[in-house]
Amino acid sequence: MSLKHAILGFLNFKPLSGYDLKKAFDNSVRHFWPANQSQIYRTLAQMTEEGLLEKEVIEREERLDMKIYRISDAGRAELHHWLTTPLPEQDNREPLLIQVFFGGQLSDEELLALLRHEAQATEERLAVYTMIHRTTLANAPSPENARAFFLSMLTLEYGLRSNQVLLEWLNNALQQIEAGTFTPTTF
Amino acid sequence: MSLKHAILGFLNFKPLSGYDLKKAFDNSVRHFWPANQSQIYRTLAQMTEEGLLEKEVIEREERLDMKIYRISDAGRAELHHWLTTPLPEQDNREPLLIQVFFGGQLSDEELLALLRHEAQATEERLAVYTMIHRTTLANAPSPENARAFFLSMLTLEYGLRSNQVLLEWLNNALQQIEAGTFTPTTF
DNA sequence: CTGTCCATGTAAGGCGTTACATGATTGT
DNA sequence: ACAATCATGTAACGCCTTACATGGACAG
Repeated sequence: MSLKHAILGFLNFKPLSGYDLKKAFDNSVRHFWPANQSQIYRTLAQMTEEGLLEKEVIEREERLDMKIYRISDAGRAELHHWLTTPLPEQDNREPLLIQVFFGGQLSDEELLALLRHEAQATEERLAVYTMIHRTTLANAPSPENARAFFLSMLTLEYGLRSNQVLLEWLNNALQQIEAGTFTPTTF
Repeated sequence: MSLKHAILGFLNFKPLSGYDLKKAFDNSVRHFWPANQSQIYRTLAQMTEEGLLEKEVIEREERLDMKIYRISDAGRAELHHWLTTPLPEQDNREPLLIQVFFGGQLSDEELLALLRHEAQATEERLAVYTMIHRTTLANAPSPENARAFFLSMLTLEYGLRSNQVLLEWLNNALQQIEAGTFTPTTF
């Protein structure tokens, strides 16, 4: 349940509405923690009940009220606690690996097509990440935020590295299946 | 919803009970698709209703009946279709990256402790994977199954590579935070 | 005048987890 | 004698997704 903590993380910078939060997610952590709008609203309500947030209703004539959420002391404590607590061992589910694992039931052609498709998708993802990385670097890292900026770049770099590795792994698999030589890598 | 397809994959080798399936998962794909027992039983019932499986009840005096599930023609068709269909772009949730992203709100000491802990957990995981990889290789790859064996080794190697990359990434982050020099990697 | 943005939510359903329940058999 | 294994499930709850609903403001 990191959604809650990511929300706390954002609100610890400044108070935001649900709508603003959705944008904040999409602009920064979408790649490793997508959040959808209905879930954000529901979670905000829940967190307010739990006392982690305070809600301020801004009434506007003729338009829907806007609700600004502010982190409470309890929220700040909870955020700090979570940020400093190591995560439990978690298992990422990788459907691609299931396809590969049972790929023995496919023909070479079918298997190759699947892997080639995945390799292409990975290359496209890499291109996007590389572009984001480049433009983010270009956009003035103001020196007083150097540390926070560095950490956000780190998350991007993780995305780059892991996709590079996936691509290498796919290319290696493709080569071996094409050649029909099944020699496992030694580590 | 790959659980369904993983079950089909196993049952395409031979009919199994829910209990057997649980063991099959634990012995092979646990690392990229953990399945828990209650979910398996529920999914089996559901798949039988959908006509993907056939259920054979083996009555045993004095003991609980055993139920053996067999893949149907519809199930085989569904499996083949799924195996040959590229997966939709999926986003893996990485709570660790959320911790890092909001790590600017921690002291150096707190951040370092968190990352060191994760690095150690990753090293332990690598040690386990390396051992499994080695013993699996040693255990007689019968030549007629070379292709299927190769594919199962591939999934293991993916686990190894991705954990190696995670470890490198963590060590790089640790170094830079320790040194206080925040120079993003260039790609 | 059509569509996108701003801004809020509700409803229904799927996937997964944890905990609980039962009861014989086999191993130490 | 006690624990682990075999073998089946049910119940309840949590997280997330998709689809639906509302309605003003503003840009092309």
